[in-house]
Amino acid sequence: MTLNDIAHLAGVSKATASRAFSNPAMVNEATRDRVLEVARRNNFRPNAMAQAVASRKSGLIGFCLYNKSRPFFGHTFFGPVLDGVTEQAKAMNYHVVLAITDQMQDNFEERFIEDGIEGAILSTFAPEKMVEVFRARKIPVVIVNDELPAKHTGYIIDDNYGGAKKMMAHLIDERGYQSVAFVSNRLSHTSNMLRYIGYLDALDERKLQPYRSSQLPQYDLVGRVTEYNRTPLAHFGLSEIPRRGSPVILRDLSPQAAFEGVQPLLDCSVLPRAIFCTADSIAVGIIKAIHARGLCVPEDIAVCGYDDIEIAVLAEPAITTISVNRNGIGRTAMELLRSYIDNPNCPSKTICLKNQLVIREST
Amino acid sequence: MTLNDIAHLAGVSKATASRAFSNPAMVNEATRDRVLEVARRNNFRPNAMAQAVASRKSGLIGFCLYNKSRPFFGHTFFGPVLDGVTEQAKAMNYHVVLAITDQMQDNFEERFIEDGIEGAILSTFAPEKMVEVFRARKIPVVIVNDELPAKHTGYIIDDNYGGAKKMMAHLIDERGYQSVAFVSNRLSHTSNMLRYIGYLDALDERKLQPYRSSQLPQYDLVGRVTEYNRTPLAHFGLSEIPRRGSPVILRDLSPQAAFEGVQPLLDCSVLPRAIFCTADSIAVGIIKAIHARGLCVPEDIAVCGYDDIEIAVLAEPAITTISVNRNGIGRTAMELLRSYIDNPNCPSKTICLKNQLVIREST
DNA sequence: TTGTATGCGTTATCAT
DNA sequence: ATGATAACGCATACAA
Repeated sequence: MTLNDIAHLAGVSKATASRAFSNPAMVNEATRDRVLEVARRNNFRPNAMAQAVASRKSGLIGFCLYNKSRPFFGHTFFGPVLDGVTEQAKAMNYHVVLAITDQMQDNFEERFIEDGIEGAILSTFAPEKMVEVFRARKIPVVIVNDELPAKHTGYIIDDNYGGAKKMMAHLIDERGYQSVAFVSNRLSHTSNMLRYIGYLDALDERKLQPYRSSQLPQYDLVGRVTEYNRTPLAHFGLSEIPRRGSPVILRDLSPQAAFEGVQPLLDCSVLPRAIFCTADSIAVGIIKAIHARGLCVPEDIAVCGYDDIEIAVLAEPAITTISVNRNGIGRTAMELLRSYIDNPNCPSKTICLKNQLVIREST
Repeated sequence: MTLNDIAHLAGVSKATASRAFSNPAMVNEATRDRVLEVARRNNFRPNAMAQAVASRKSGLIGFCLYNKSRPFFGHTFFGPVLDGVTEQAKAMNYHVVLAITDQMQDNFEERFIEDGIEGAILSTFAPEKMVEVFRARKIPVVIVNDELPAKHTGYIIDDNYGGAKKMMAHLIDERGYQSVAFVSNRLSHTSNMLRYIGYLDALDERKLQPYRSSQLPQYDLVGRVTEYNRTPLAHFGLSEIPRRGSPVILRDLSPQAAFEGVQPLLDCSVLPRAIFCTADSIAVGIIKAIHARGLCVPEDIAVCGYDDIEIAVLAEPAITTISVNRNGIGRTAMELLRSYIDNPNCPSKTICLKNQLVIREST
């Protein structure tokens, strides 16, 4: 069953039949109804591939995920983002095709990725070079959770800086915790970097010092970070990641890494009154470590997380955190991508999504 | 840059240029290298859409998710399954396009879904009618986490029955708990149904009775279930869901629902020694409920979960559970789908994936 | 409003 | 092994 068959059966030309589907307004109502009825009876639906090649529009967008290992879309962040993208894409009559890679190479040179899709959403850690590959093919790109210097490109990012400040305001102003330590995985991640700056600025605004201990390695772990994205820093008039206080830098954001990594901090003679963690999973590990020493959360040490993933509300005590609108990030990414598809020469634009402080028991 | 341009630049015909890409063996090595080199220099890549329409192979498979609401791919089960599908698809040179729906209607009548894709993977709860829609278009279908009577269709399912029996063996034989209660959300879900049967069979094999209390509604909640899939039951010589003991049926599988739903059970004068939950999230809620009554897990009442999602290991106490190979389910689904794409007339086949008992602290 | 003719970028058939 | 040419199924500029 092709358009030709339908046209014959309806007694019209192929062109009219085509219009009945893709441009209904252009065809007489009676004729159109006849065509559509014939199509319905014959269970016909236009071949999307042929439409794509003829109209040079595939109706496809690509969601490209860079991650060293699983989980990919099973990730607590990317899964919900994908949901948002998919929902919004559906509303816009687009379909989402997936691509994942475990290596930082340009191995997206696959079918559909470089020529089929009308636009691409790249996740965190997408190498800048990759953006260029897409741009060279005039494929609009929106980047989630990061901000690069590339032109004509969209960026969707959580308001990490504002979220961190909101949390600090809660810790200091509402709870009265004056000494707040900072624990994170690599500060080279844009998100962590911005949360760290928010943490520092909130302290500065209150004339407080970041928690610091001479028993902790001071610049080592931060200093090891040599390669990172300077674009977001520029918004704060910075060209380097600040090095202040004694931030604890973990090898990854697993609860295990946090449990182990926080031990030196808990060994210090002067403990902080609160610990700001850049992830809920880190908070979980740290709470376990605190409990293991017979201390209480939040009575002895308060702990807060970030992201508001499922475990935050299930943990005991339930974790105070910043709720990141992951679904909204996905939806907005798709919306922005659409605007670049319709108007490829728009200047670069960064959309910063608001988040929400969720106060629970751990602070 | 089209194939034509490359052909001209390389001084060969369009046909030869085409073969250089899609059937390299058919063309002289020197010629081929010349074409490929020209293509490389010009940054050319064949247009996948045109290939698709000409070859009638899109290289696309669809992953269709039925769920009443979010999360869709952000779900703890479907996210990892999608990862498996995507990884395997990548290895087979296929791309995955997504579709979600929040209504149980045939609204997959969208572009690419009904004509573009070479095969479809349908998630749990796919109405049987839907399978017919795909089959009418000769699109092979594999169903994840369920088993229908449709022909020429693949089914991938966790060994729910075996997993439940394994867990019961641990509870009864290793731990000596003779009285085990059963808590689940709707038994009409194939997975829960099979876990319930495994629970009952394990007891029968040991001449034990399922936990029962006259203070609990006996058949109501189970009896309310009138519509469910009888195909999996047939493997056990059953035509109905058994009605034995006093299973507690929750409105959903959230920890909140479990916390509230388990109260009548905890109010009973004779408590069970252990509680078999068909989901980790249920176990979380039940553990909270038990703690709230000043009882200890597992000393007073042991609790086990199922699925082995992230919270299982983070909960306190860490939850004994059955680890379901979600990634493997995805990979296997894609593999099986591929076999149906290559050979559409294969008879229906069900692949039951092994799971693993993970003993932690809650039992 | 409708039809004609051509094009979209490939693959496939059949020669040579 | 290569080339000419016809599909593939649809969109669209132009003419009527």
